Amino acid sequence: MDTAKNMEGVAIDPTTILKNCGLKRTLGRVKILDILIELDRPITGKELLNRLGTDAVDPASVYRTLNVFFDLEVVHKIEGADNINRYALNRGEDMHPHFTCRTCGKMECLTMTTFPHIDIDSMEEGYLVERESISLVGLCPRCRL
Amino acid sequence: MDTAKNMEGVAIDPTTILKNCGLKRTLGRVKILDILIELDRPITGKELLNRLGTDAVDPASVYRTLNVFFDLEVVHKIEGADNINRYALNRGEDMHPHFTCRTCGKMECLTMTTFPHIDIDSMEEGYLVERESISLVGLCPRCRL
DNA sequence: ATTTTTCTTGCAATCAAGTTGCATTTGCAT
DNA sequence: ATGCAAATGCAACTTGATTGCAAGAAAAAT
Ligand SMILES: [Mn+2]
Ligand SMILES: [Mn+2]
Ligand SMILES: [Zn+2]
Ligand SMILES: [Zn+2]
Repeated sequence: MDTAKNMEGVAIDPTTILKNCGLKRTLGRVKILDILIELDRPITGKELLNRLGTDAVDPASVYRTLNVFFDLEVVHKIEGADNINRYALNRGEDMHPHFTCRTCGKMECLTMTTFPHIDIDSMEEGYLVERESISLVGLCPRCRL
Repeated sequence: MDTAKNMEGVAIDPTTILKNCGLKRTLGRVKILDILIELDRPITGKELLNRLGTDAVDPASVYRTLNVFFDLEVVHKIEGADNINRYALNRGEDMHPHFTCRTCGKMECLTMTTFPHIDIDSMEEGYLVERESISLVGLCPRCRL
């Protein structure tokens, strides 16, 4: 039995992931998952397309695939401060802030940073908060020089 | 002398604002400021255009104006969870989270909610954090019914 | 008050991220 | 092997936003 807290041992290979959520194992999906599994930070559709290279999967299919993955919680979708969506494999981590470098555009997961409590008591009654996110923007070490 | 903490008494009329930042007083800018001054929540370029009505200012001019205002810190720009920028008059408030209703798309400033401290010590050395934002998404009382 | 200079606008074209309709192809269960 | 549901490629389209450029309006200079 694997809980969200104990997924280290879970085999995360494309075939298993696709089987587990009842999706057909297509070449495009496998290639996309290969990239996302390899990577430890959220990337844009554009970067994903670049990494897929010239033997490309069609952009429409890539975006469609990412949406399917997101709906099935295979990936996280993070809205960037630059209004571009980024996607990362859902490894069952706790909620965490994200940092984006305004120069190179790379986003990083701050998985080690405790997600602070947000006091919503002061909001008017009647609101339903379904999702919250914290986004930091600045310069990464490389771009800071 | 007016500090950011003590702006209540500051006259916030379009003419003064424009003069203070050395911008020409044009009809479009005045109309835009009228709307932003009246309103207490961030709105999209689209909503701003709608409010300007048929005697419209050109969309290009509206977006250009918003960018100019943002650069001069006349307005805040908030990136929404829906990847659409929203703008609100800069009244010198403290930093605060924003709530967006996923149904009606209205964004609200949670000015009464204390902005939690984000522990960035656990980030690798060498990062420069210039900006941070907190975004809540859910349903507003009206859309919750 | 007129001229001159500088800034701003409108318009149309353009861009980028992402979506959609539809014919064709592919994975997979039988 | 066969058949059907699901997925893809392609092209067209949507939306938020930006840009080049000629024409127009403000402010400054005379
Ligand atoms: Mn993350
Ligand atoms: Mn605000
Ligand atoms: Zn960088
Ligand atoms: Zn609502």
